[in-house]
Amino acid sequence: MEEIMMDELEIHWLGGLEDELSMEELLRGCDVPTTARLQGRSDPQSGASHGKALVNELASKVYSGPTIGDLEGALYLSCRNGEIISGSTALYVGVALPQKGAGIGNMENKYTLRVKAFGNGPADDGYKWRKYGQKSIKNSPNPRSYYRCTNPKCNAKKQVERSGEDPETLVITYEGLHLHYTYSHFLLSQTHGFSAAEFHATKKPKTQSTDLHPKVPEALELWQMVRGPEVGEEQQQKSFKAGEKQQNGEIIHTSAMVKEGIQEWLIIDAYTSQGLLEDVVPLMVRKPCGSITSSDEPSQSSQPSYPSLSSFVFWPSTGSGCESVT
DNA sequence: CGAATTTGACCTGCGC
DNA sequence: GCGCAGGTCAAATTCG
Repeated sequence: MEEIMMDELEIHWLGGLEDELSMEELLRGCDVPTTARLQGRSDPQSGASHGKALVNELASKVYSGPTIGDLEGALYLSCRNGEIISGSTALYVGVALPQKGAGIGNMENKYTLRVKAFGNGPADDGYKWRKYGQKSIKNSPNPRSYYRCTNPKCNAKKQVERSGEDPETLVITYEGLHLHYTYSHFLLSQTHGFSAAEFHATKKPKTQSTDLHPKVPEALELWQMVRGPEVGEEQQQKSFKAGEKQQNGEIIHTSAMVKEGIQEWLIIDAYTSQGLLEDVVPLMVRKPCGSITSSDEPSQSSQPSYPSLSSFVFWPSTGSGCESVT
């Protein structure tokens, strides 16, 4: 699928933000400490240039690897092996992008998902949405619902309607980008008994190792949270270094990563914690065996089902499908 | 009582 | 310019 052009991406993001909101301002709306968002940067800049630098950094890091095609392929790989469906309410069906244009900047940050909903509706996608309208659509038996991200500085929207061909299939059109954390990320910290701020305060000083990807320390921490202290840091670093070598210095290369399993997943999560990859493929899609929601309507924004440790789900390279690490 | 949802009205873009 | 269809607004209503 398309490769994402970094310059186009940055321009589009900045251009799409009303009042020229900086990334920092958007992120601030999530009550997450700045240090939680900025990783691997030892010499923070200030002012507007800092915000732009941050956009540059995030865009270059996040979109240097995963494309929707990568993820789609990986998800199909995971789903088709037949292990992930049990207990799930939503099955990823497909991602459709506008045909026109190659880069994200040409497609107005808009894409459509088709999600198979089993009775209770789709899983929560990790964001909190507020419904602001519903409209009957011509030649469609089902109304279309309009949702907006509840973050006041986020202009992400989505439209949800049931497929006329298959009422069990929800057609979800996402528009715009979330430039903030998902709620599942917050719970990740909270469920470990401390706030996000405390979580990051407990971090060891980052060593700017030259032979590790800047995200590796964070991924290692996530790994340690998942696996506990029995996994030695030295062993972990060996694993990550090996992965890095495999990727020829470019760790983020999603189709391979998902197949490789937990190490790569952790790196994905390190990026998705920035709330950016999720704009391309929401949590529900990245985590097709996700939480069960109970409403017949697609949004449960008033009572979002934030699965505890929902981010800690990964797709093993072989065999047993999704696994929740709690 | 505050927040979220519902729903009719209004706005906007597009084709004729 | 007109009508249609999709998208958004906002007051009323519902919910927790």
